[in-house]
Amino acid sequence: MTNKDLAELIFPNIDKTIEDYEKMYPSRNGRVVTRIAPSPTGYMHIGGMYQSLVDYIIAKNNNGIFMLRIEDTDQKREVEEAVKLIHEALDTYGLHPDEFERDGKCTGNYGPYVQSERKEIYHTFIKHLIEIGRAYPCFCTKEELDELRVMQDHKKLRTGYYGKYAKCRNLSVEEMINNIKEGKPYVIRFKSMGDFEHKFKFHDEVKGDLELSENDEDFVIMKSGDLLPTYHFAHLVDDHLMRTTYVIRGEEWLSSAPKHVELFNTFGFELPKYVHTPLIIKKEGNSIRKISKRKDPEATMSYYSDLGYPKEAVVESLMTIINSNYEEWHTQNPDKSFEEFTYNPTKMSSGGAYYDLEKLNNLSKDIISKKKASVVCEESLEWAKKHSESLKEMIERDKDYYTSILNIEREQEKPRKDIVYYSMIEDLIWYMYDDKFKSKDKEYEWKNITDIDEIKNILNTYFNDYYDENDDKDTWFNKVKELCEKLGYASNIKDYKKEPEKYKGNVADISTVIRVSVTSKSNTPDLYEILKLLGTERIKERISLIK
RNA sequence: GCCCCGUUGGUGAAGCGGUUAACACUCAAGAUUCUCAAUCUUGCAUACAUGGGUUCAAGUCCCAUACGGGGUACCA
Repeated sequence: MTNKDLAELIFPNIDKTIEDYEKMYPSRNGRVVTRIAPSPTGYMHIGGMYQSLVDYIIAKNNNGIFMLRIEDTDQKREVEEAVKLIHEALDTYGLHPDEFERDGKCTGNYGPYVQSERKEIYHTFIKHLIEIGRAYPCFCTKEELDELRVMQDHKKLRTGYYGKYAKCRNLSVEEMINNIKEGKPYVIRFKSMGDFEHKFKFHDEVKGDLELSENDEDFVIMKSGDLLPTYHFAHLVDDHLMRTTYVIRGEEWLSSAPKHVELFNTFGFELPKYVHTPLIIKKEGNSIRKISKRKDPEATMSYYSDLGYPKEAVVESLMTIINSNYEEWHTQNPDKSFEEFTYNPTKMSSGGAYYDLEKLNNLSKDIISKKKASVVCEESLEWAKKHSESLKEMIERDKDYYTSILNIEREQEKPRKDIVYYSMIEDLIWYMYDDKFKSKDKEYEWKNITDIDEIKNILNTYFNDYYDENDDKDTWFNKVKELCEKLGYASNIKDYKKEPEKYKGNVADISTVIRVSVTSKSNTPDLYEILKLLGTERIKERISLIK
């Protein structure tokens, strides 16, 4: 009885060899290849998006290939729609993979790109490992393993299946074969030759040169039941065969890197470059923690589309935590796309990446303010079609009017920045719509002047004797000043501050009365523009509503 | 428990042996032909976790301690 017999017993139907696969998936001649490898467990997570962005940008920087591989080896956690959601998320943010599999069809020659479809490939590699005596079936039950862990814990030892604790590694081939024939359930473990006391140099693109202990654990490479490989083994086979050159993954993987190194070395495969990215963290009170899907709504990508953030804002905010010098680069190169930015892994923050919604909001405001009104119109309409019937109706009623409202204080060197995301537009401009202005349960936000007779006096005098919708802005404001003088208000704030007792108030008070009377709000964009858009007729109607 | 990684002002962060320790935000004061969450100007900080080393010189290198994070699965 030899290892070969054992391998044959476990994998009787595997007749391909590793060489067959090497030929099937030839070298890509030095071309840079990155890959995003999400597990289909639900909505796309912000960490996944961040990861994808790094993959994407490394590929773009090097004229390389960006792949999407679905890691569905944990079928217990799988969620039906998740694969579709992953594609959608990548699509909406413009991160189109060069190679992927969708609805059973592969784009690219290195597929399948779904792990559950690669079983035969994994089995070929495992079979080889068994043949050369570097993998073996383990019959330990869950209870036995728990016991082992408790014992190790108790003795303050390193927990795990290694060295003398890896008892199945010492079973004879005969015993293994008998156990299998008896139908005992088993997993396949890798037989490690590493020495934990021995350190080796490991280069991580983010953290630099590290010294890690060699792996000595006989970790599981194939699960019982579904016979799928664990992550560690799938990583070896897939990233080797797909000729991945950069493995970009979260920092939580750093501690298992020694396992991967031993695996690659055992097969004599070239190690890819590793980019262990910092985790996205969040502050909660005094504690810092990983951002979590369950606790933090902003951890899920749908949060951003629901509120209506422009997609560039989301990408920008992620880019700023990917490389701290991104913002500076972007202000210097405002017209360039993020794809042109040269990513530098050593510039990633070494602790956690702090994801800040306030930062996103600032970026978003800025980005929206720089868009043309017509673009904001179209994008907000697109959002409204999915999320807000009432905004959709407002826009479609009269697109030109809506666009003109958005255009107030926009086409100027420093445009007004008040829209953070599209869902807030309605709250910002509702008063420009007569039906909403009349029906809204609104409060007039009068400030210094609250006496209703005085208010009416100001408004009547102004709109009857001074206001002319054809005036240009300077003339318009000069007339407001004239009104002030006529009614005993200071037309100049400095004069007022010098001798406040001489006046009833000043030009700011008068402007506020006009503003509140037609919008009900004390704080709005440029008053001249608003009056002009409303037009004399509608203004008069609105004034008549004041009681 | 054990193994990794990290710790610079209120916040995010530059700096990688010699700097007045950048920059941005927050905050405060002021400014503006009207309001403002917009814009501009000025200002604010008992910031290099602690203790030891190495060095002419240390956020910057080394060692300990504390604190934080990650890992320690037939999860990825």
